[in-house]
Amino acid sequence: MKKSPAPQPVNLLDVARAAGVSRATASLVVRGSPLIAPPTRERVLEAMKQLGYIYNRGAANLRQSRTHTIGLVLSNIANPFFSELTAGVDDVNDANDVVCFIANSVESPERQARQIQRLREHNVDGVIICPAIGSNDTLLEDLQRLSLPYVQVLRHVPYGSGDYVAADYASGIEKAVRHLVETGRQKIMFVGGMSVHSAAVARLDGFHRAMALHQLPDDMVVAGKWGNTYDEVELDRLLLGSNPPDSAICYNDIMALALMSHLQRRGYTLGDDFAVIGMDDLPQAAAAYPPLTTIATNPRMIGQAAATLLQKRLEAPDRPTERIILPANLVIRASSETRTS
Amino acid sequence: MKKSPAPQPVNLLDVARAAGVSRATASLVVRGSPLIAPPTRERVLEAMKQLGYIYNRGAANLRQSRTHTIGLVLSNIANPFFSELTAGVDDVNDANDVVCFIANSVESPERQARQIQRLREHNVDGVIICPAIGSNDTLLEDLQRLSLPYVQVLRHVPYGSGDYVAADYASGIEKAVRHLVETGRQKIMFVGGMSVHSAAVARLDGFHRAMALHQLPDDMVVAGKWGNTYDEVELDRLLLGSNPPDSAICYNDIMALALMSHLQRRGYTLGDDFAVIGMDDLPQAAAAYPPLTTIATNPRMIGQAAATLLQKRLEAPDRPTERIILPANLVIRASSETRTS
DNA sequence: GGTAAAAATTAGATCGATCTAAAAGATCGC
DNA sequence: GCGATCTTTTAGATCGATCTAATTTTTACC
Repeated sequence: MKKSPAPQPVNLLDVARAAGVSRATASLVVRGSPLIAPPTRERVLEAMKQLGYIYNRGAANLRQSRTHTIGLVLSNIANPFFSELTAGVDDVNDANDVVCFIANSVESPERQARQIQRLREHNVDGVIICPAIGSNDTLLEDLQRLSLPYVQVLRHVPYGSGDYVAADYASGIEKAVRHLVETGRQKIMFVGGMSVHSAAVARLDGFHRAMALHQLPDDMVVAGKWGNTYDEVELDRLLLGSNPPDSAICYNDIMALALMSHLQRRGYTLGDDFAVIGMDDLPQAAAAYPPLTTIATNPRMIGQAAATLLQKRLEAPDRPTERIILPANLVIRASSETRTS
Repeated sequence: MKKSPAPQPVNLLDVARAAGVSRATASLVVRGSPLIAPPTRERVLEAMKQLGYIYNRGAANLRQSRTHTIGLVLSNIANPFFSELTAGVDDVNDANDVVCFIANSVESPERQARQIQRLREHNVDGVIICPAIGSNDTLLEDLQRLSLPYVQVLRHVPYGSGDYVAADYASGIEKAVRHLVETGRQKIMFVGGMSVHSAAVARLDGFHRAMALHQLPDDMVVAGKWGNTYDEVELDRLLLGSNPPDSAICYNDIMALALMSHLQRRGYTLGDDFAVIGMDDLPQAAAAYPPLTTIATNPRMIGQAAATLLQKRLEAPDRPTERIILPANLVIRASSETRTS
């Protein structure tokens, strides 16, 4: 079999010539313009098929203001929470004929800045971004300087403005506290206290407010690290103290599962001796033993909302900024079953 | 504050004029060519900074054969295994100044074909693809037709050829069987038997071969579904049968964790009454209770290898195809501890 | 049949870079 | 001082589409 020679690509002009029309007409056909008479359209489409034409969107982008391309900059792709979110973004993009660049800042503002610059050079229409820990206003300044429309997800930079989508962490935690109180728990601790970014602060604040609401002491907080581990020494100190906790609300499901494992190693019977509540409702929460009660933050829905919001922003750059806070509902499972059950 | 007028973008010609050189010279400077005399380079760089020039890679792509863009088409982004893989791809891309489109086929060959077409239109240099269940040779034909270099990861289409990266499932399972035998298990079942794609077949084959090697019966196979659930009825039938299994090797960690939960509900003490081994070594395997013994398939490394291989292919399109099979090692944890411990 | 209005098509400029091939400038030996 | 060589810079064509403004064709109506 002979190798085909230089397979030089077919362009619109070739198609136009084959169909006996002008380049402009062929262009209108590929874009599905209603201006073209049906018979002509047919002829052009036929020529396209014959020649194996492939639309060169890159060339089109040079003339148009939109590229049908967005960037998704996440602080840690490897986190399952973010993969659900990514899937949500992809759902909306697929429906809108948009493709999505993905970039992983790994919680490094420098890498994040580099990625944004790169995305800008590739002419993305806008970005969805979960700011890396340590991001500050220079992030938004960079975006402004690059005139890059953006939607922040989950976290926002301090004092930042602009479109934003997140879950209602505080009210989710309030529901969790109420549930614990209703099932007879009084000594509730929070595992994974941090103030590294807005989402962490929101959770901790939510905990303090909810505890105050129920007039319970809110001083049992175990520090978290990296969003997936907590201070084990501090936890053990509380567990072995004179007034140990009888339940815990965790920063996220990852920590909650680690905590469950920790407690089980120490002989606790979960749901009975001790109630554990996580956050996010990752698939693994339902599959754990015992199944984990958790505050569902709906990452997929957040992704969908962010992608939709970004498209709205692109269509109407001057619309007022929008901050979407999606409800966070409590999913009750065995890890927090009432003691009397 | 007055809104700035039409912020019309600065292009290379503007930069060139400001620096008192030609467009061609400015172009050589942005590309870091050594042809330019240092003082001239300085002048141009200074002008770029002054004017806030942003390189338009999209325009450059029109003339060049490479766009520094690749596509990553996954069968299910939401799967944590794939997010690790994505992170690995991103590591290599970040180092190579390449950006990556992500697309989720959700195991639908149709959606997959659509996504590939879209990526092609955006002129990606190549794709890394984990073929959706049901993909056949038409996938490779499509890629060929679009003259799109590709690397398959984890799975390959039947009879397919071309670059490929995966883990050594069979030898991983062999190690798992040997470990179980050495710790006194004889009645080993496989949970998650499927033949929907090459990776599933490879695991099942590996199980049968390993069992034959140890002259053990290999007839206990529980069917899997979707890569994350198994046939619970069939499992219970085996557990309650006359010759119940004493251990299980699972298709992946997700199923293994579900199985652990299942067995714990039924009163088994894991690691003692029953040994469970998973596959992949997701972070959650180590965090489970008891910690899960698993066959580490190193998704991040697979992603890195695939991205590296794709770059090699792009640099030398005629190099012989390569099939990289990364080792899969057994990570022993408490879920398969010896009975006598 | 003639003309106005509507529909369909098109020529040519344009987006912002790269590439080729050649020109201009600097350096050197003798 | 002069050609040869090396270094540095550049003009102009080009990639493959879209866009504007105009032209051509068709339809409608009296």
